[in-house]
Amino acid sequence: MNFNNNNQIRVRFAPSPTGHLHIGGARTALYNWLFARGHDGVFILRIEDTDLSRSTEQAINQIMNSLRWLGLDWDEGPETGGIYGPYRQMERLDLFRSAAERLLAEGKAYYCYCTHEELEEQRRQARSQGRPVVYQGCCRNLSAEEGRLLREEGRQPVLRMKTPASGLTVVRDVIKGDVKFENAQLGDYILMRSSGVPTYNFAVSVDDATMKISHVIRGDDHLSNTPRQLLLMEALGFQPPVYAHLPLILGADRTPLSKRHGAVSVEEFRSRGFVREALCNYLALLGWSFDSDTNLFSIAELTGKFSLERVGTTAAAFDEDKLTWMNGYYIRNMPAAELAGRIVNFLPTSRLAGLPGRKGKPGVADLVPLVQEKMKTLADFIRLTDFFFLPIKFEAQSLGKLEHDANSTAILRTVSGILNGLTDFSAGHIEEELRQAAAEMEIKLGKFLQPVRIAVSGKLVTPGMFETLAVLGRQESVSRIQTTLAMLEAAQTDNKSI
RNA sequence: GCCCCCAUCGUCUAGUGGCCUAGGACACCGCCCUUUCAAGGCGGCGGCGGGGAUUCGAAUUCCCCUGGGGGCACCA
Repeated sequence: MNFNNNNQIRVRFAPSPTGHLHIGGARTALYNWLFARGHDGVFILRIEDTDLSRSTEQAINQIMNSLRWLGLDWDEGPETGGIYGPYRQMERLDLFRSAAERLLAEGKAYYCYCTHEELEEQRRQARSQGRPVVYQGCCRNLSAEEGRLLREEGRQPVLRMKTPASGLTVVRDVIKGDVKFENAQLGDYILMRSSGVPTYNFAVSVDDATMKISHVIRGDDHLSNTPRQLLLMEALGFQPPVYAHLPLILGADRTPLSKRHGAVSVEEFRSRGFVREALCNYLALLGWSFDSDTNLFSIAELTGKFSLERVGTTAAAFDEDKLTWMNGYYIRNMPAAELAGRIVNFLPTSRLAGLPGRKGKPGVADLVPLVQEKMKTLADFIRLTDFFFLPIKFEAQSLGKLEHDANSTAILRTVSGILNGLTDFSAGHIEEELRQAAAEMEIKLGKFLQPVRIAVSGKLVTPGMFETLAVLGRQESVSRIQTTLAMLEAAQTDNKSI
């Protein structure tokens, strides 16, 4: 049986819809996608929703949204369709059932009537006797009559695989090499639940085969399931795909990634202002490398350079510092108009929502040139530019510094006068005038500008002062300086702190 | 308890017996640039988990230990 027609590369990402798209799942999806795109292959999205109690429609949508946001488009899958569909396992039940019947008819599987309690007891005993904690096959040789009687007791059977009692099953893994498993360790695992819904191992085997998957690229946690799937493939007469098991991603403290590590879902990173280019680039490098010194890769470069052979074997710790650095890199190197668009999309859920561009206020595009090289995340735009839109809030120490500097008042008066008289309120012209004023007062530019910065923004750190004033406009700039000046003078008259 | 995987700077990694007095990136620390902060430039700090074995020679091969991770579900 030629399972892989035309030797076409067909890979799949097969999440179970029980929550957001995890950073680990995102990397798995990315690697599959890169592999497909780099080999003229097909990338398939398959939803593994056989856990009825945990799967939700909402999770399916969240996962698809996250994949789309990352730019990982699928060629076959839910909503897209494809000739090997449907692409949700709960819509493929007939396929699993006929495969189950075949195994049963050929004596390769059998019904098991053990109850949860009985199984629990068996496991407890196995553990205490140091045996593998797998099903020992009590129901394996039940006669038809015995089965009928148990059924009459009201027991709903599950279908179990007849696993060979001896021998080895070898997983040939592109990343791990040949991994040997003793069949005796595998046990007679469950294929069909008593509800008639297949279990993971069964569904995945049938689907990978019937969807003609050529390469299974997935997390390490599935490695020890692979021999069970291999046995199934063999029993059903399918040729198995090539396997590649990726090492897991750990938290910064090298413990398994979980909510307590902060952001773990793609959605969270997105809402914190990370851009897809950085997330994809960072994730690509978490477990894969191209050479000894390249770190930055565009999506196109990744597509051309990614290979399974260069995927590492060590579990990688997620380092948000490096992601943040990379995010800043992509933000700095983005065309200003592109960045502005991203910020506009990002802002609606923030405290700046609806403000940019409103009556007399600067627009996002006006501010991007002032803050682009200072931003590490899209959220930084808010921190950096809020004073343009919101009432000034003097941050800690800012007023104190103003008071402490004996020249503050004089500088502010001078600057206010200069700005008020300017007809050309461009950044260049403002710079010219203020530099000259600073020179005349024999004050270094940095010291000269700091009171102005505090007066118009309330902050110790802002974008470049000349550009900031220009965007603020003459009226607003002068008015802010005057207001601050008045506070300062009042405080000095009263001889007390502001 | 049983099975499996993994092990180079704090982190991501390069390295497949001599090119390694172990290279790059993030972080950190200095200096330069500078209008604050970033960015950028230059420099620095910092690592082959331990023990055996093979070899003229081991980060690289083998064994043991230790440590981490995964699995052993009518979860995926």
